[in-house]
Amino acid sequence: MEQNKPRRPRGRPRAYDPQEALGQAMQVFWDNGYAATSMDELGAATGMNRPSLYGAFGDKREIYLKAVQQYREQGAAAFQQLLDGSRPVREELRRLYRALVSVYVDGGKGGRGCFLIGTALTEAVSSPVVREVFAESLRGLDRAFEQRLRLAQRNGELGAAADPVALGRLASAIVHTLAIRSRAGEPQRTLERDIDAAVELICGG
Amino acid sequence: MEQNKPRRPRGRPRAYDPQEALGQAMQVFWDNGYAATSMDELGAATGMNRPSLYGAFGDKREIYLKAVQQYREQGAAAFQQLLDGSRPVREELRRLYRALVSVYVDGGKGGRGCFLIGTALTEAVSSPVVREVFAESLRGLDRAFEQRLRLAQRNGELGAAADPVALGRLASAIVHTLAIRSRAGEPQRTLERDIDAAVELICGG
DNA sequence: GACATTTTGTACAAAATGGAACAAAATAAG
DNA sequence: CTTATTTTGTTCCATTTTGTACAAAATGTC
Repeated sequence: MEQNKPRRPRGRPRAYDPQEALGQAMQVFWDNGYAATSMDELGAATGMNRPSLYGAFGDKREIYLKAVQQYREQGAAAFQQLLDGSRPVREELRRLYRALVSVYVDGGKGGRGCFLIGTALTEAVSSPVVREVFAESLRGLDRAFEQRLRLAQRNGELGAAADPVALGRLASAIVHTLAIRSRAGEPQRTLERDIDAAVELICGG
Repeated sequence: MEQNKPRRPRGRPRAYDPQEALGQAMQVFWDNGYAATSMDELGAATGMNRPSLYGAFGDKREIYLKAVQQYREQGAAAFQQLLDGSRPVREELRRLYRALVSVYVDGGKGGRGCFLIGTALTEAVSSPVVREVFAESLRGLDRAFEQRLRLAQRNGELGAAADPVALGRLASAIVHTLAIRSRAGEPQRTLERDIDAAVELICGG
């Protein structure tokens, strides 16, 4: 039996919502990368002062890792929903990719790509922790596509000779290129053409 | 008529080779990214002290941009050589990708990927100059593949219905994913399997 | 109303970093 | 040998950044 009452804790109430603050911090990292972001900027973005930031989330590294975790959880949920098998594979893939691109090109400034790829990639060499989280994220992406393609294969949408592992990794490669190209500023239209061509190739055009 | 004699200039001779120093600076950026690299680290890597660095290349931003330029020039030369049409497309593509991966996984630490993608991607949002250089690099890659695929089409190695632009962009996408996955630490073997699968798909498996 | 508890916000010390000033060193030209 | 020129290497300063200390504020508990 647990006390589920949202009872206010003892001391002075927080002036911010932790989830929301983390999201605002993520925006700064997303734009500028991990290394170029200062605690002051995080404070400005979240409306918190530095001591509060330290108290709530820890140092810059911990804030970043928590933002990454949040991003991954939300991303995984979106993937599960969009690849749930309720529609034909091609359609689900196309919708998924388009949803991704709409996130990647949004945020003004002409496209920012994927938060994880755009920031963790650079840090992955100098920080073993970031590399491990990043690698695990890539594996998760590969697996998500692979599982969906296996389902398609059972449904007969995909040829019996197709290799779900290899195709899943190729499907991930499309995410990678979309993340890169959008951050380089390529227009949404162009990326959507890539998507259509890629989906046909993956599913056996 | 120009004086081509490598005559020593007037004052005290340089204690370093500019090209080599730039290459050593590039290694630091490659590992740690642009923002996390300090002038002190560049000095240590090149064996130069900071005033000499400023005098020779300018500030950190200029050093980085010059390293990028050098990397692009060398990369473009390697591409031209490997995609010169002296062998079948599939073979040239496979050789090219394998050569790339061997660079991407080298340098110890379990893989660093592509210098340009691994460092410029992060900076591309906050720095319009870097974004433009980066976008231009991506376009160059697309074009190189596209031209090679056009040649293959003329040779009959590629079906007449194939779209060299779309396939060229897909061929670039493979480079992108290799750059990302290698920097995440994926083993060379795995990446080479991706390469073989991708080449078959691009050239019409 | 007094007290314990938690968060806030100001202030401050320490370190890192960027950038430049300047004298010494090394070389060619006259 | 003297002078002009260029690079080197030490030194210094201003700025940024991190991390923490501490008092004030806000709330629940008794």
